[in-house]
Amino acid sequence: MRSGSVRETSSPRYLQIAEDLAEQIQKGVLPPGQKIPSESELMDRYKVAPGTARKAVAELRTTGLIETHHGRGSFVKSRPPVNRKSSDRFRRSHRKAGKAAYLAEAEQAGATPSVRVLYIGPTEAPADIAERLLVAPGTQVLARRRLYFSDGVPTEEATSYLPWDIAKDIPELFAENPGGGGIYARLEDHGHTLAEFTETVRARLATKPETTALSLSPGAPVIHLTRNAISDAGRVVEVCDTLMAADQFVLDYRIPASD
Amino acid sequence: MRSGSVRETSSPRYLQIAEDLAEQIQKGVLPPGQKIPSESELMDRYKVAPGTARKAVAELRTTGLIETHHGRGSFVKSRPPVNRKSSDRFRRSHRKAGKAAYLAEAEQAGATPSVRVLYIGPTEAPADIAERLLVAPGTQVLARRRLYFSDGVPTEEATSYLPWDIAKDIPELFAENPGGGGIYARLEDHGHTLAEFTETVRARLATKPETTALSLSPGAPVIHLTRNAISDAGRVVEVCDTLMAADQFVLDYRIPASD
DNA sequence: CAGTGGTCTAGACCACCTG
DNA sequence: AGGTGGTCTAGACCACTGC
Repeated sequence: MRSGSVRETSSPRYLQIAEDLAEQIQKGVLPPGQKIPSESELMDRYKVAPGTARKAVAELRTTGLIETHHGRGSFVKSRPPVNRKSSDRFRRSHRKAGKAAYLAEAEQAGATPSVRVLYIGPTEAPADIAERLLVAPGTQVLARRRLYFSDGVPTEEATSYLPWDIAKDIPELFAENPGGGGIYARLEDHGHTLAEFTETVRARLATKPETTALSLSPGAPVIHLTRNAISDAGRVVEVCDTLMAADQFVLDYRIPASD
Repeated sequence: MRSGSVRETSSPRYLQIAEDLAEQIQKGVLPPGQKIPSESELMDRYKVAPGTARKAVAELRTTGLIETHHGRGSFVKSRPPVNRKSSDRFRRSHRKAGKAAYLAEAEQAGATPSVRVLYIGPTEAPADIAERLLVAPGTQVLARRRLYFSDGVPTEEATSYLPWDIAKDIPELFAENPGGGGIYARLEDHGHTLAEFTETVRARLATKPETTALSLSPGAPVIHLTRNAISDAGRVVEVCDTLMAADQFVLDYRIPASD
């Protein structure tokens, strides 16, 4: 029937509705946790057919503004605190002060951080990690896999890989808590002075297992960060593979303009 | 009507259809670039209503297996070449050699790069940009908005913002092509020697307008990068806001471990 | 049980692309 | 002009949730 709608604006009706609701969320009219109008209510209010109301809600869902529960309704998502990962979190002065990077950063975001160690022990290096560590694929390395929480919700899964010949001499690396300054401080204690780090950043959608590990909604984006720690001898002494819920992190980098 | 369908499997019909097609793509029955059956053909083949066929296609699209072009059809995606953004693309020596960063990087990825200028001219600074430029929101600044293509497909939209008092004296900044070494070289020509850059990286799902601008499928992830260029006088002389298709970029950074 | 979202039907018209 | 996807209507029934 296409109705008698005047069609002043060229934008699709379902997007107009979505935008209208998004505005109410932005302005706080619909605060976090609040239930948004049901689909039938939207049909009445905007005088549209069921399918149109549904598409409006679906749009808000992919935008990440709401989450939907079958049989209950759709609810405004609460903004998670943003964790910043600044590039100077690896400054030696921080390590000497005994700071653990993730603790400081999470607290700065106003969240209560916690960690759970998932595994510490020998592993066969996956192909991409082996390549970075300059060892043959399948070589035994030390893996340290941790899950980080912010206010109790999992936000980040990180796995550190270290060459076995380096790790075997540093008993702290096998402990759940490697001590003040983290594993980088322990590496430096044992003569592996760090010269620089390289980080590789990718973003993509979470896989099925990743959505469960980080308790994400399907289709949620993640940031995949891989870091090499390089000693002054030029050796890659650690590779850290990190998966983050994209909506909870901002990465900051400083780049000198010098030649 | 719900028809006399037997409903042996509990999975929704539209997902069964999507999975069926996905399997054909995986097996190579539908090779990259191949047009998948039209929606009306799917209706006939699977005996479903239009809406159901549509949802099946939509599912494949969010999975990233196909891309859809209005009026033409849906096509199996081919894996795009990856563009790396390395942190030393801003080295002064590169500027002096007259290299444009995006050209060099795209070519390295084995792709043919191109640019389209969308707008160059005065703009009122958006709030977040104004904050970075240390000017009042709504202040007039120079905006340079470009769309970058890799092998003809849009991959990146970038907008540079420059304070008007700086830009007004540099006529090249108002030209589509600012000359060898880009706008950073022109800034240095005019006494604004660059000391460092800071980059902020976020990842999220594309909004509807962004999906059309970069011709992405809805639900596709994007990398949002904001860069401040800081002169040796300590002033932010440019802010560049970049939106990238996440599946086409890898960001590399070097971080010194020094104190 | 009533209310909610999830799936599906069977049409209609519009907007875009290609020949 | 004919085919394609994009939007929309107006219903139906199913599945999950909470009272």
